[in-house]
Amino acid sequence: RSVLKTPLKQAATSHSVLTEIQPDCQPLTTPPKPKEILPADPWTPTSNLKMLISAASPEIRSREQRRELSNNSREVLQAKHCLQEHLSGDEYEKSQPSRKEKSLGLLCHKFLARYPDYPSAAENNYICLDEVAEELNVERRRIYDIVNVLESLHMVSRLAKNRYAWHGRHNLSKTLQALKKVGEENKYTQQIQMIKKREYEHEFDFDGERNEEMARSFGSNEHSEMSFVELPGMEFRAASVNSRKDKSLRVMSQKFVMLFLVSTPQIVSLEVAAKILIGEDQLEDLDKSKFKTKIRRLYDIANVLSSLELIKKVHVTEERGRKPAFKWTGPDVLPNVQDTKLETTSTSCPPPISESIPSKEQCSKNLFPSRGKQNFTRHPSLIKLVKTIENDRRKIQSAPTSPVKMSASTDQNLSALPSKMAQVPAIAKHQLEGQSKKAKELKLSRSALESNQLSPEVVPKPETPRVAAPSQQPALAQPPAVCPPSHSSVSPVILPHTPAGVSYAIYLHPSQAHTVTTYSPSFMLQPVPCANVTGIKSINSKVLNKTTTEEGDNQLTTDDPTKSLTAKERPPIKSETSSQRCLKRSQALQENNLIKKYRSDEESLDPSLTFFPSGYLIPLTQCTHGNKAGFSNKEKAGICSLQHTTYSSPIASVIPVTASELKAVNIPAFQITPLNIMLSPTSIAAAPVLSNSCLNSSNTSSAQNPSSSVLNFTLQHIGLIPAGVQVPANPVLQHMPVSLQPENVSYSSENINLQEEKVSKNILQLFDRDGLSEKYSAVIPLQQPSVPKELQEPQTVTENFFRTPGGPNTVSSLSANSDGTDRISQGTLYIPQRKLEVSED
DNA sequence: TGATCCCGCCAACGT
DNA sequence: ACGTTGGCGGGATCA
Repeated sequence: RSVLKTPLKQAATSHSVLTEIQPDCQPLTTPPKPKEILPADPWTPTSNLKMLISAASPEIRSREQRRELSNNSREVLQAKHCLQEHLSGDEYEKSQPSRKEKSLGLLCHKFLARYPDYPSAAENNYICLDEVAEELNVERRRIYDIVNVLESLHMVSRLAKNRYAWHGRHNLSKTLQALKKVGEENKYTQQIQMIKKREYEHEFDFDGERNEEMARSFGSNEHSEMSFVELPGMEFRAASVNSRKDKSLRVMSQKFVMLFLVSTPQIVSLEVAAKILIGEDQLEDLDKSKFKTKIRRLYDIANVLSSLELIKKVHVTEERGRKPAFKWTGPDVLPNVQDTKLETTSTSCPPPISESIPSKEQCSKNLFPSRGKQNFTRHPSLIKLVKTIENDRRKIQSAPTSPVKMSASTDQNLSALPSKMAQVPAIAKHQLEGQSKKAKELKLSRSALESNQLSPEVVPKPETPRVAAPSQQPALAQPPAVCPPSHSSVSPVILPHTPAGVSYAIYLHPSQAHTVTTYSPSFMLQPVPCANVTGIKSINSKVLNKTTTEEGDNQLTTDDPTKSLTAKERPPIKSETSSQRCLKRSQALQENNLIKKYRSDEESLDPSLTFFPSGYLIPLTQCTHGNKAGFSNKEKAGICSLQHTTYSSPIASVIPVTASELKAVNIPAFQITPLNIMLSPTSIAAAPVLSNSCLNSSNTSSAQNPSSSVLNFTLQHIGLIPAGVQVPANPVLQHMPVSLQPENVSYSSENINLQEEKVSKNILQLFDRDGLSEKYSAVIPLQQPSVPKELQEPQTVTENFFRTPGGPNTVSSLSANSDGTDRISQGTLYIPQRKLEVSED
């Protein structure tokens, strides 16, 4: 898989050559910066100013204000800072915009300033990339960076080429819930711990030992499969969809967010994040260059997330020294809940009025979000299906394409909206099950392994609030079922003593709490007072930094000596050293290559590292409930649906499938909800866990409406579903005018069924996107009978259960429970144990 | 210096 | 064949 990425490029040589070749540019060195803007930039003279101004522009402000009211006001402040700096600064950069000015963070702020956090349904916010790029005066490439991250949060969705729809934060809470869930399922918590542990042990060197350990620790099997899965997936994907899209920034962004959501302190260091991400997707090769690249990407993502104020940069001081890290400052993720209300609340204020409606839109839009595909698809049959679906989807998407550019900068493009005709807004999801077994097994194994790590103590406590087990517990909870068994055995292995680690002495194993302690017993968390926004941070930082820093220091003081000592003392600082080495190596291109190869070999041997498939997770949508379940997991199919509430409908109907079919492909359930959210196929695949509890798949609802027949017909016609299959219809399908109420937001309940393995889910959107949203909302029927999810469980599910011993059910349920409580106190408790210092920049 | 991360080549994808 | 996306990593800046 490694190959997947630009294979060609890999050749270092090629790179260098290329660069050199470049015409104008100077040789290797980066193109002359100086020249750039000035000359090139039409706006140049004032470009900077313009930028700033734009940020400050009234229009923008007004928009911003909205947000600000709710949450932030920082942007402005930041902008001001920027200005000030400029002013104060000599000529400033205006002549040349300083790097900061060009920072992704700042750019992102500008970008965000253009759109309301909670767009109303009415105003459709279309985003035309070209336009935006032009207005912001940046290359399109940069816009992609922003959009990709936003997409990972479902704040935007791609409509067509060059066109995206802005959803703002409507879906954010759900997305976060889903991400959290997936993160839990993936056991990120444990992974984090492991990594930390390792670090202590031997830092960076990537010698075989470590790898081995990791592999083992992680559970070899799992990884292997994962990796396997991906590859194939990739392959097809490539054909069908773009492999890479799903792959990286988007996925990375989601994973990164997951790390925050599952971490107790909610502080994640780049290093750890990079390692986990690397490990996941691919094996981990410690290859330094790879690591470095990952870090670069993480900075990109972090800048955007910071602009969104979801995270903020801090420094964690450990024994080893300070490490750059980010602290989650976004809304707390609630458990899974279905409550719609929560959603809104969480972030900031609920938007005024109309908002409810929008949600729907978004939902629908979201549905498709991904192009991603499913990660895993393996079966040919599945693949085909997927492709077909994708194609359809594309067509659909593409159709609307006509990008209308709205010139106006801020404007909202309302005018632009094309009216559409309503269509049948039906969205169908398919969930296919691949073979989940593997995943499950893997997971199990994994879990076992992990469990080991966990301290025994911890284990027992199931879901107890994290509080009890501070740090990393969350994860623990989940696996209750799973954990117990294995951990004992493994643990020894994992445990601590590492040779390298010796110096470090103490550490515990990762298991939760201890873990914390472990490393650095001395961490202290400092709440950071100020929040900087990322992008700008630099700016602010100047001012603020000192302060903060000092504070940090002071606090640390106590610790400091220690840590400093420790760091220094340790002669053998592996981490650093190793890292350096790595760098050097990297420099030597050849070497790298060799290494990579080497690694790859190793990897191949042990594919295991990867836990999950990396899939882009889904959109959840507003719709609600879906959250948890669906998205997540690959394996699991979690279906969790959510239920929720209000409108949930029994939508989930099951498609009757013959057993054989199921086996072959799991298509457990077919759900159609207008609102549904869909999971991207990808998403599904991703989740490893098996939770089934949620699954509901199937079945159920049997009642079919007339509409159902239509639907079925349609689907079949389209080819989405096999002829024989029928999908129950929801009332929803029928267009019923409904008044939307805010709460309605969560309309449909969706049930999401995920099937294990990933399956691909396919969703169709029948209506046209552009127009839909509005209509959509109108259409949606309120009443849908709610069906308890639990009730519905398809046969398929059952099978799954079997497969997975670990018990999906438990997991999900647990997680849910845990979630609720978690966050609150954890931090507090936690603090003492670990000493972390967090300082802002 | 190390941390941060801009810049833009160029591959993969789409049309 | 060309346009859009976006992986990737050199090496400039910042701190």
